Amino acid sequence: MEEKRYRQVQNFLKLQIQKGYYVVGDYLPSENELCSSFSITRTTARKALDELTKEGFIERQHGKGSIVRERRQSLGLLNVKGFSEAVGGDVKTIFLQKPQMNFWNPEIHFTVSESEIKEACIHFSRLRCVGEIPAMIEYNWLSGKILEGLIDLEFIDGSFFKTLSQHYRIEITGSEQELRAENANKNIAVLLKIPLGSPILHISLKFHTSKNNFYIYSELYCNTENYPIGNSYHI
Amino acid sequence: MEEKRYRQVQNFLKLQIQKGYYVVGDYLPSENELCSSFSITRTTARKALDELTKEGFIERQHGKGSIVRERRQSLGLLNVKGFSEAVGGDVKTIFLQKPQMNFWNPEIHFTVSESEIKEACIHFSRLRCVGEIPAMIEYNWLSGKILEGLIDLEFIDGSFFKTLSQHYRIEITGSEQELRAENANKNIAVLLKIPLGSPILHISLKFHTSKNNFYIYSELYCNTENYPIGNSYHI
DNA sequence: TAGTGGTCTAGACCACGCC
DNA sequence: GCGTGGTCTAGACCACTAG
Repeated sequence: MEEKRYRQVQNFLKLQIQKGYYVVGDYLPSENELCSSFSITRTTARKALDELTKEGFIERQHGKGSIVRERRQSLGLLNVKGFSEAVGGDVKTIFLQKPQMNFWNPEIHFTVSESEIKEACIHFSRLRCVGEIPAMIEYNWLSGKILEGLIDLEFIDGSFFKTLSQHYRIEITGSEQELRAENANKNIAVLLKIPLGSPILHISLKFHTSKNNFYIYSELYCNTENYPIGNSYHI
Repeated sequence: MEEKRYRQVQNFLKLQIQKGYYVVGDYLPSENELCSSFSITRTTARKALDELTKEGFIERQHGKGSIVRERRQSLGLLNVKGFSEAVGGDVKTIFLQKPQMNFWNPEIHFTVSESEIKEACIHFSRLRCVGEIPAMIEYNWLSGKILEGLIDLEFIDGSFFKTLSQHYRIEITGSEQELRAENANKNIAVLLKIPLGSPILHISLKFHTSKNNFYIYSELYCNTENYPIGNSYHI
């Protein structure tokens, strides 16, 4: 079956964005320009742009055009307050473990899929600080099968998701998460510089992606005392 | 300015659902039926139905129709695992405090708006249990100005949101939330039947609604030991 | 005023669900 | 086979932004 016309246009534009031909703040071609270059009607052009809007790649501006925006990377994930606010460079990310081959860890809360567990696993972990204060520890696991070369890669702008998009054309399409309040064990307490047994927020995550059977598993441990976790949602 | 045609149709259908003329599982009129009854084209009828889909009132089924669905009431709110799964009546909700006039409580984490703080406040609180195990305490505050009679009302299906929709035509349009891991104080510990100082998940919520300047403020205290908080999100 | 996105009409053909 | 929603064409007028 032929690919739908609007999806062809949608994917073409998405690729341009992912490849960096359009960067944040740029305007995409207008609806009329798309009509003539793709030989489609405005209905179809609009549908393509509306889909990109839903996906968070662009924003429509009446009377101006369709502007490329910073893609919301959380998708239901919660943000540490202070991480989003502190844009001035107050946020520091320290690698506890650079990406390397490893075993699938039993610490992963969600069930790793059958097809993944047979493959090699890449693991990396980071400590996130606001100013000098450690706020969150982040452990990540993912299948190493399709991510050749990730181990030697510098993350773009320090963002793993941005690297996934621009190097591998993989987008986050959803997530499952589970939250528990726990007492900090010794390891966590030392890293977050808090007393043993302090209440911490433990978040287990399974990210779904645009690539079939490729998921990202994360375990987060947050000190919410100074930097609570927040998010908002609006229709 | 004239109301947009698609929004007229959208609001008409929404009202029918809110009033209970269509209940969960019912099919709305087909696109073609809407076309003739409202003298519009399919484009406009589809736009109305697409908006209702986005709002979560209906679900579109290719080849069948548009079916009324249980409106997602969480909207970014997290669900206690077990609350959603345990449909069999295993979930119990106990009123600690039936709705009554009260003062705006300093315990509310988000800032209460100027216009609200001058008005009377309704407060109610509930204990939510899975089986016999208390899992969550819920404190709620809202402006009493526009909710005449709420105090004497039975909640429809035990749901405050459903009552809001069907009695007052007010829908939840979004929420802000903030999460912290804390140690249970004496009050919380007694109610949740856990040792003093146990780690609990404290969630502060501010719900936005379709009514201007009307918000609902909640403070939740969850024992995540047996019933962790979970949610998922997909594009 | 020119160009953009937002709404809307009046058609057409196709894919899906069901009888 | 028939009715449903999904895609698409070829137009039109309007509202908004900016030079």
